[in-house]
Amino acid sequence: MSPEPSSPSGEGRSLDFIRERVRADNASGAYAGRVQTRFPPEPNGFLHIGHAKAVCLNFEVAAETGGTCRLRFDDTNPAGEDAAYAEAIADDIAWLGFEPDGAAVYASDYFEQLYEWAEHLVRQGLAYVDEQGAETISANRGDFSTPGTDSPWRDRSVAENLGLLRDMRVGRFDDGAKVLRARIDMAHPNMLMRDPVMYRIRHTAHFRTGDAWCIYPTYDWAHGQSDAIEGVTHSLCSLEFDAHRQLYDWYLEHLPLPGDRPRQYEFARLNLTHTVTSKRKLSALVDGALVNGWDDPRLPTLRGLRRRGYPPEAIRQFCAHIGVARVNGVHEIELLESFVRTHLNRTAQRRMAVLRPLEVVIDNWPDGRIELRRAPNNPEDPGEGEREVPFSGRLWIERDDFMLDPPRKFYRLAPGREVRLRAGYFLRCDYAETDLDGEVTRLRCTYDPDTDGGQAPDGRKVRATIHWVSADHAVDAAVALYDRLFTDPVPGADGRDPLESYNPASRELIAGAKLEPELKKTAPGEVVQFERLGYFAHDPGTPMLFHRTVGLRDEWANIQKRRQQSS
RNA sequence: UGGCCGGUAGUUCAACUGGCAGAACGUCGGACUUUGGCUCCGGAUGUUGCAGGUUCGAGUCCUGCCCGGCCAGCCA
Repeated sequence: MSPEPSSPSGEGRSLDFIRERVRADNASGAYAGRVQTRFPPEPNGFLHIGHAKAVCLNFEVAAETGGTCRLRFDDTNPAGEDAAYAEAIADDIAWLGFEPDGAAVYASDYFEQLYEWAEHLVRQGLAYVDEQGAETISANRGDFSTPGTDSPWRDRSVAENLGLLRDMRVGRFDDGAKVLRARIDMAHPNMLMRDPVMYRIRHTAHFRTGDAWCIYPTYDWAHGQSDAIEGVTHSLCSLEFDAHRQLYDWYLEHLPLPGDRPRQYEFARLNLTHTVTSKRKLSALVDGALVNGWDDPRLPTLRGLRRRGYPPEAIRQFCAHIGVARVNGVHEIELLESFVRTHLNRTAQRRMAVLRPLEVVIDNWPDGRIELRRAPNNPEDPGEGEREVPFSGRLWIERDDFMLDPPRKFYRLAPGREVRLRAGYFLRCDYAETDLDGEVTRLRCTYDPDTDGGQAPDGRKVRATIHWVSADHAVDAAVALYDRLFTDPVPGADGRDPLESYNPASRELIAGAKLEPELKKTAPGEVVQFERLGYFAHDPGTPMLFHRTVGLRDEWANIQKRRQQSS
C-alpha cells in the first residue's frame, strides 16, 4: 500500500505553514493542547473539488494532532439555502472518507446567542441601527482613496438603538428598512471595518428556524462567534477572507467569550485547469444544459467525480500532494488524473471491451468450437484471481487496432501481420474485406493453435497484444467518453466568457460497444479497467452504461499527436 | 487611486530560517512486459519577478521598482 493520503510527511515533505502553526500552538500549550477545526459550507449548493481541499485540510489537520473537526453549516442567509443541500454535502463528506465530530451543527443554532451579543455591543456603544438605504450606505462607505462619511444615525443613544434593534427583531420593519451596524471607523483603510453590517432584515423563512427570525446575521457577524461558541481553535478559510480577519478579531475582542479566542488562517483555494469551480459558472453549465445536471461526470463536483468513477482515496492523495500555501495558482488536471490512475491500477479489475467493433473471422477455427479462456483479474494483484472469457471463431476487435496501410511504429494488426490476442492465441490477418468506399468491413484471419498460452514454440515474437470479445457472447453496452470540459487551460483567463471555451466534444456517447459477458456482473458504481482503453465506471442508475473515468497513458496516441503537430 | 497578500523548472510545491536550488506530475530516451498500461533506469528543463545593497557567502536579510491576486454586497 502506498503512503497514507492524510500524511503530509508521507512523501518526506516539510509541514505547511498551517500545520507548523498548529504544532507550534500545541508545543506552547495554547488552547491547553487542544486542536479543533471545522468545515463550514453554506448549504446552498454542491461541493466540488475545491471544497475537497478544504475538507481534507480541516479534517486531517485535526486528526494528525488528536483534535476534532466538526461539520458546521453556515446558514445565515435563508435565500437559496436548503436542507437538501445540507444532506448532499454531508453525504459527499462521508464519501470522501471523513467523519465529522458529532452531529452536524448550524450557525442558526446560535442565532439567540448572536442576538444577545449584538445587544451587548449596542450597550457598549459599539453598534447602532442605521436607516440609510442600502444604496446610501454603499455611497457613504467611500472608496479606496476616500474615507467614508458617518451615518446621521451613528450617534443615537444606547436606549434608542436597543429599542430599534428589538423592533427589528420582532418584525416591525420592512426588508431593508434598517440594519444593525458595528460602530468601528468610517475612515478605516480596510473597507470591511467601515461600520460593517451585522444584521439585515429579511422576512424570509429559514429552512431550519422557519419564521422565528426576520433578521439574519451577516457572514462576518456569525462566523467568528460560531467558532468561539464551539471552541474552534484554528479557523481555516480561503485567501479571499484575508481582509476579513481584522473584523473577525475585532468582534471577538469586544465580546464576553466563554473560552479562548479562535484564530483565522487563510490558504489558497484550489483551482484546476480545463474546468471551473465557481458556483456561478457551474450553474451556467447546468442551467444551460451544457451538462446533464450537477452529477454530470464532466463536472468537478464531488457528485460528478463520484459518478465518473474517481476514487475518494485518489482525491485525498491529490489534496495531500498539492499541499497548502498562500499562493493562488492553477493545478494541472493531469496531476489529479495521475492519482486516479495510480489508485485504480492497483484496485480495478481488468475486463475486455471493444468500443468500435471490427469483425474478425478466424477461418481455421474449428466450426462451432467455444473455449473458455482464463484471464487474470488484475495482474497487479494475483490475489484477485482469474475469470473465464469465452473465445470463438468470430470476434470483435477494436477498429483502431487494424490499419490497411500501417505507418511506421504502428505495431498492431495489418494485412499479413501477426498479433497476440490477450489471453488467447497469435492471430494473423490474411486479408481485409472492404466495401465500395474502401471502408474495412471484416477481417479474415488465421490463428496459430500452437500459441495457446500466448507464446510461440518456435520463438517468434509479436509486437502487440490486442483485446477482443467473442461476437456470439458479446454484451451490448453504451459507453460515454469524456474529454476536457473546457478547451482553455484557464477558461475566461483572457477576460472572455469562460463558456466560449466550452468543449462541445467533452462527451461522446458510443452506443454499440461490445463487452465480455463477465461485465454483466459489474456492480453499480464499480470501476473496472477495460484493457488497453482506460478505467470505466458502471453508472449507478443505468445498467449497461459505462463512463470513462480516465484513459490509460497512451504512447501511440502521443506519437500520433506529435506527428500531427510536426506536419 | 489606498490597504493587504503573494512572486522558486511547463505546473504545483520543497529548500532544516544565511551554506552545493530539489521533488512530484508532465516531457524525452532506454530496460522490462501476454495491456503501446504497470514497474525500473536515465536525460533535459531555472537570470529564484527586476535592480541595487549588506555579507566570506543571499531564494532566504535591507532598499527601490515591476507583475499578479483580494478588498468599495444588507453574498459567503
